[in-house]
Amino acid sequence: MEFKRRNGGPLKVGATQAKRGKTNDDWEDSPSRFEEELSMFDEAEMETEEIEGQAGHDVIPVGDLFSADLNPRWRRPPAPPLNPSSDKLVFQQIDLDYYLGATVAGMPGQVQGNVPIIRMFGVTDSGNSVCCHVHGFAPYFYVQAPSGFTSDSLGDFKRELNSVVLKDMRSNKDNISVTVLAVDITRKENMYGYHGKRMLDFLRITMAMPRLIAPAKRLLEQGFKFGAFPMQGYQSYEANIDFEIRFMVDSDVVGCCWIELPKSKYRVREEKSMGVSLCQYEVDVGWTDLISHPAEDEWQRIAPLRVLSFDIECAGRKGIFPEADKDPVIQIASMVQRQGEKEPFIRTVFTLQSCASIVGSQILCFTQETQLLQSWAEFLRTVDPDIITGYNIQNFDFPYLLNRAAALKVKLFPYLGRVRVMKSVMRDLNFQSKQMGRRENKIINMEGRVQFDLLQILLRDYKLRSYTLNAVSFHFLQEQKEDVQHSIITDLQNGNEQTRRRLAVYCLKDAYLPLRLLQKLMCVINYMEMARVTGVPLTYLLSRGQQIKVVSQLLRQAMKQDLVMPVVRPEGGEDYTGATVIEPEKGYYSVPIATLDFSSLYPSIMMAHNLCYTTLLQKEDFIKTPTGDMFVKSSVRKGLLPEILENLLSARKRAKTELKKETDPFKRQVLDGRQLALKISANSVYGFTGAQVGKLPCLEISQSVTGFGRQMIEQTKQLVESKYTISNGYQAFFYIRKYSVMVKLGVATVREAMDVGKEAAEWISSHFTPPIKLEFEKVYYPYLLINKKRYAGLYFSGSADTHEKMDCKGIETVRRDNCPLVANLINTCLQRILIDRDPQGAVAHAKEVISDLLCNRIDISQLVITKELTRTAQEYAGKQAHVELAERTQSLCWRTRFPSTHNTTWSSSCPSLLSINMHVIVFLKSSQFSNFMGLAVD
DNA sequence: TTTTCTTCCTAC
DNA sequence: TTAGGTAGGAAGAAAA
Repeated sequence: MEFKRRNGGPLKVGATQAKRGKTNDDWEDSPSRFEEELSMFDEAEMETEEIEGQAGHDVIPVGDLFSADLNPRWRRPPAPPLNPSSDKLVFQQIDLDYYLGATVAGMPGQVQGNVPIIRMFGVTDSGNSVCCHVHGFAPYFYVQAPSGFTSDSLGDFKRELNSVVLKDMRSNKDNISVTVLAVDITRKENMYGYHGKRMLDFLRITMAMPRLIAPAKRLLEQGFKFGAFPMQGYQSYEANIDFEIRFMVDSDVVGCCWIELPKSKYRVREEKSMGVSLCQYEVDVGWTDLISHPAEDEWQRIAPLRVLSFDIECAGRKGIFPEADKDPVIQIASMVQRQGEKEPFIRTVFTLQSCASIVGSQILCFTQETQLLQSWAEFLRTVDPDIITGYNIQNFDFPYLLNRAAALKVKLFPYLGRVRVMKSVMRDLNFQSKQMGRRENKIINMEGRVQFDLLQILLRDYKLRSYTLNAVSFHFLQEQKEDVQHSIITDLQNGNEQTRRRLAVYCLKDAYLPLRLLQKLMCVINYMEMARVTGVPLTYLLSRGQQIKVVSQLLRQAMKQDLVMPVVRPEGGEDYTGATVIEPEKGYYSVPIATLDFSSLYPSIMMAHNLCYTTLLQKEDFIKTPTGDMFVKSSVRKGLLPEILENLLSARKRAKTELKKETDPFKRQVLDGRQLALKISANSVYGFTGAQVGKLPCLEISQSVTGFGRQMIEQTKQLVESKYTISNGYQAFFYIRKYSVMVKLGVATVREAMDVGKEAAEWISSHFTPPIKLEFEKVYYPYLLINKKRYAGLYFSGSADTHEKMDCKGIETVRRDNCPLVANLINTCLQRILIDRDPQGAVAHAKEVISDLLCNRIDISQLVITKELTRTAQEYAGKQAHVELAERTQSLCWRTRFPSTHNTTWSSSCPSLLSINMHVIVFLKSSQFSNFMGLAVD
């Protein structure tokens, strides 16, 4: 449903674009292309397998739906018997969490009370689901041992800490008697700062439950006295690590890796008596007995995961957004596909009231909405998907279903995870980061299943003008939704079985498109790659920020050297200075301009100069130098961060090499996604050190990085100026941006610019410490430099004969806060100027468009499309309001911004028609244009 | 009317 | 209980 996305809070993006598609009349003529596509699935399947019983559109008793005879595809393949004494169990783990539970006989760990148990969910090669309880791993953290501490003091320390933590508890509803399980002395070194590799005694404090870590840490920090030792505050280490991450780091498990339970090392739970999950295999294992396979060679494969995509329709009242306590759910379409296969093997719609059949899909009709809901939940549990997708399911479909089921008292509905007794409930989550702004989300627990809401993925990974399913599908698939206006959904439902069929086709397509997009964008594979590279669970990638990925890698690298990470108190400091952007010489250049880039500049600086927590010489320990911060060289100690970066970048290099060899377009996309993920990960290491409200900020590192960057830019400039002088036959001009140097070499052709550019890059690189490298990247010819961070040019990189594209940076054409008309207009003008070399043509075009605009000859949809406007307009007048409002007020927005207070009417804050006129003229008239091109604009 | 503050979005 | 960074252009709103 298109309008459902209004429901999701302030970040919600706009509604459908004004689409002038086929009218309702066209629709009845012939089956849509989507229907043909659906029927093809059926034909293809009939050729390969015997015809299966299809439930058709008869009303079937609910219980019978789930019989294997009627719907053989719904269940997973039968699980072969598993004998722990002779069989190993191998599965790909896709989700990991923990719970507090009673100990299981024969498993390691505390025997008394509730203990934390790690739970992994996964799938075997043969497609059987696994739930694996991992026992014996307890949470812990460190403090530095006070001087004079020996093993004799351990007892006192433990007893006293246990006592104060117990006393600190307001209520003890779990009846905990032991909070501190163990205290051990261990040799460790503080990761922060270089101290001559001096190992010290640390106390490793093991607690009974993860939630006891925070109070223990607090009490120790505040001041703690035990035995004969005086009162003292203790700095804690690694007390702020998520328990799941702690486990994964310690057991060398990374997200989505393959797990092997060797024979005779695990126990199988008999399904009926002991099992708590819906999985086909449920096993217990000690945490030291499981084998985690690094994602290499054969262990890079992906199990045949089941991906379910669904969409719901509800019958809202006219002009009112559907409310779960009032408006019924009338259809739920579902498609299920195995990861790696091309087509969904289950295509089904649950409908309220009868519905005519649709070839290629199964229709299940219900007379009672309660039955529909309950059966769909049962369907989901039977299909047992590993991944659930859809469009905005997180903030609309799932919440709506849960609320509706609650309103109708469908008691068995909200058990959607893989743990039988675990009810799925909805929580609100406010998530705020500088990167993504404020975001209000709902979260629904669904143990063992990964929710992969395509809208959330797109919001995270792609900058798009519009995030409606229709726009996104068109953008990536050149395909659109079935044409049904939401305003007629209720009418279709109240019609006959033919009108409900039409609705069902629409609903099916909305379930199908997310699957197609997921496939096209390689989301599952790319996210798995990211989980494997950074070591975090798959779900973290969608629910958490960037920091956790660096923390995970940092801890893994640190553990190898017995380094421990301190807990730092976030304190908002002053911003540090970043890179300088030199004022460019604005203008139009009709000669080739070579661009040389420092590739992965910040990561290379960190590697070249061994910048790390572990190599930082702190000023208290050493002489204070006025010049800045000091780090030891890699010959003394190699930093963790440089190591992490080397791993990431060498993995990226491998991916790029494979990419070059690969011819299959899909695999190319995977590899491209991987190399991009690795690049992003490498770049975020720098950001992590500069994140002042973060797990381990270190401004010495981040400002040294930017400092080196500035210095390098200056050095580069000097180098080029010394060699590429006019007297040497060049006429060097530089526009030095953050990482790149643009050089006007005084050569006439693109080929020469490329050759000289490459040579210059190599020569300059030789003056820097590896792996810092300046690379020739591209030639712009011609080149229009409007301002800092705003330019356009024809882009040559491979061939010197033809340009690859017209590259526009920072100009209206690439900004999403402009309406399409402006983007198109500027784009065409730039084409005239750069490609046709016809500035007068550009002016003529602009005049023409403006005249069209004045005479109302422009399609309204080109004018009013920005995110803010559609949202705001919607809030005022409901669906499609933007079109109606625009028509009513005849306001033509070329750029839209709205006051955060919604008191102002939007029409009054809409810029007048004059704005676009002025804007274009100002743009064309600006000195950089007219001066160089002799433009005359009246 | 001019200047400053705020917001948004992009480049890197 | 959670969050990568800074620089900078452009334009609207608020303040002067």
